[in-house]
Amino acid sequence: MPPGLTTAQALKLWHDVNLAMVRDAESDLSLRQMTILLTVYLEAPPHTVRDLAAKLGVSKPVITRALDSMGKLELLSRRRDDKDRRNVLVQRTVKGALYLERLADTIGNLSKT
Amino acid sequence: MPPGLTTAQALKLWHDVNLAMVRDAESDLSLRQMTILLTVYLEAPPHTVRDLAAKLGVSKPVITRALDSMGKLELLSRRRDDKDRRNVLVQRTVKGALYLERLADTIGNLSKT
DNA sequence: CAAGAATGATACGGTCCCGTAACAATCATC
DNA sequence: GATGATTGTTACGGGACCGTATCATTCTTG
Repeated sequence: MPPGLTTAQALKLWHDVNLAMVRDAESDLSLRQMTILLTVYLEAPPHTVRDLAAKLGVSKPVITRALDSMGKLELLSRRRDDKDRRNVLVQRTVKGALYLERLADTIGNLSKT
Repeated sequence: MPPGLTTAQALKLWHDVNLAMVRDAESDLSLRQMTILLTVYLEAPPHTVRDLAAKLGVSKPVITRALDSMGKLELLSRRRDDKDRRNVLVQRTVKGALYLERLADTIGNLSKT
């Protein structure tokens, strides 16, 4: 529960982290993709396409396509739900966890300056 | 100079702000565009295409195109440099300042939770 | 003033994401 | 078991961004 950042601190932090991501040229995730990834890793499972679409306020094809592209990158994986085979369960991966760990380090370090 | 955020705090903050931007469906700036905008508003002028390209580690056409699209949105404006008419000076606008002010509020508020 | 360097813009072909509308598979209900 | 609802996926046309190469304009240097 940190104290709220001041306006100047908030913008500087946002700038610094964004700049680090641009220069890395490896975090080529779109805003929506990044949000999906973080939601899956931070909130409790299960995560279905429908739930994610509702949470983000976007259409289902947006989620499907994001899962396609992030699945290729192995940042997330899909599995059919055996209880209800209409559902798809979105699951975490080792690569995804490492990716977010690295992101957290970047944010954490830059928030100190 | 706030204390560095913990890993969990950093990711939660990043998630919350990203989620707010996705749901707003108005912050449709790419990562590079956002970084350019913040650089122009946070760092001291003058800002030329060449300087911005070097700072972000991208090619000049990337900057030119970003200035085109953000110029249409009136988040930034361009002016020729009278001292050296090869240069283009990137300048702030009222709309851009309001946009970032709103962004800072979002970040600041979410960093409190 | 002529030749070269520097700056920003443009052209081209390609890739990715978008929104909408249809679709196949699975479940629920009667 | 047939009908309708639900879930996720695919199809299609369109728009935005990318990287590279090339260009016009302006300055610098001999």
